[in-house]
Amino acid sequence: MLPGLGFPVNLGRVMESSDSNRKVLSEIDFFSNPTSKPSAQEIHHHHQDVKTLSSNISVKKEIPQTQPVSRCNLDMNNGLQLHTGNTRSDQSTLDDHGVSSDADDKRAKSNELKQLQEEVQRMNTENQNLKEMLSHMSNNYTALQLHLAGLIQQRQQHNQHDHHDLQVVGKSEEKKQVTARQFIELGSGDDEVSNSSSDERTQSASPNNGKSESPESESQKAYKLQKLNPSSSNSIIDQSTTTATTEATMRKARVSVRARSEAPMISDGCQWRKYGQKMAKGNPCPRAYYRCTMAVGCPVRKQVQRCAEDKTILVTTYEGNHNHPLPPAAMAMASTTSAAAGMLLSGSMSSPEGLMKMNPMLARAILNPSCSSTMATLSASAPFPTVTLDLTHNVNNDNNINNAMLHQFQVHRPNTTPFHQLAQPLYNQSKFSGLQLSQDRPVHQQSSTPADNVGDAAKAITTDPNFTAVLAAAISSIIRGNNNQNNNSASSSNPHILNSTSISSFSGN
DNA sequence: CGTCTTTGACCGGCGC
DNA sequence: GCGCCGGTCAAAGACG
Repeated sequence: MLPGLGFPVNLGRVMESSDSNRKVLSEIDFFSNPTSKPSAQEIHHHHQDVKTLSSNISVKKEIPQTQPVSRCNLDMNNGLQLHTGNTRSDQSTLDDHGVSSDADDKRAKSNELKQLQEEVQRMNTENQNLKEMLSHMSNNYTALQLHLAGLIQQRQQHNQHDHHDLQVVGKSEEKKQVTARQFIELGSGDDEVSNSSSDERTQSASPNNGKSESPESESQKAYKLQKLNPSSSNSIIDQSTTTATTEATMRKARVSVRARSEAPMISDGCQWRKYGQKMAKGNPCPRAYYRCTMAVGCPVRKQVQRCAEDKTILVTTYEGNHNHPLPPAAMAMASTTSAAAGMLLSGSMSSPEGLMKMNPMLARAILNPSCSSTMATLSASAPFPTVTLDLTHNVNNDNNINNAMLHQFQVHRPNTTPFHQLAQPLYNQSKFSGLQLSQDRPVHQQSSTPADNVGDAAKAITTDPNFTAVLAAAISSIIRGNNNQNNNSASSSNPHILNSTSISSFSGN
């Protein structure tokens, strides 16, 4: 049973060992401590066990040169101590009988040596496998814990609003239908963090996913079917009920990037097709609508519009999850939003202890008042959760990464959106991306074009460990805002700002 | 000829 | 119910 997850984890490869020597491996219990997940230290000890074992193995001959040289083999060569029973037995045979043919002796020892070598090799391989497995499981552990936290919060929220839901059954039914449609539209996102849930959703909502002539038209048909005959889609609705609100928000969650650019559109590593343009109220500049064309039916959209106040600023807003592999250039923002989402979910734990359990490093960053109090801006102005990256500040002032491109990291949160609902959509939309990386130049040494700045910013964001601190600070601010919402909702002169601090010291590499 | 852009029409949500 | 607004659709045109 994986601690904190509530379900068993198959460790078959470890436990299946039947060999006596491999018993050492099977005795290693990564999860003996129910309150902690397997640590690198434990696997290191495991490795040490194998090394110790190998050093205790007796050998009198050199390992043949043709033998693949592994670390374990080298260790074995260095440990020339006669400890094993078999060898001792051979020795006594020599003593007893005095004369024994050299050939037999050599053959016996050669066989023994081979066996031992194989054994050590096998254990070394198994050790490697275990390490890989541990790494994999650690990743899964983190992802699942994040997912679980979201579900728990969601459940709590659901319980709290049960009575309210009963009063608005009619309306919620409509929303469920919309949610089911959203499931279909979202398609089969390759969400590495929440594979299980997204797969489940995909399967339940769209069993023929990918086989239609056009996924989008298929989703529209499904939606129309639901409208005509709501009962026909009950199964879909029932299965999606627990995540209904979350999914609805997920569709709306966005990441917005502000950058100075003369070009009509920033290069972000994806292919886009314009499908509309509108004049938006309050802005003389038209808003252009694009959809991702890197894969058929990819639901990702983006809006591009110049800022009304400063027309040199291009505001690009992304929405949705890519349903296809992303090019490396586009992975940058995926990582960024994934980090943000993960920490937002961590924030959903809302207590320092919970946060520390979820991710100690980020928790420390979040709980560190020296950074959290100066980096986050929290706004409730957006109608849906929006993470805004403001890359418009002058890059020439100094070499500091934060001054170069990430002067502000804002998290907009609608008043009415429960925190876990904010977290989940961002978490799920972490796949979409993104900004193109400029891989070949140091971020902090150039005076680049605004469009380049965006790519560089993405790179800096994803490579700079301090970015986690910035995100953590923002989330920390949200948490506090969430906790104190009743107290300070009117504290700002700006009616939209709940709890505003500014990012002033994001120390880059 | 295929792909992409343009642009008016259409639709749904929301506030009054 | 009506109008406004944001978002999307799809026919027509442009382009390579």
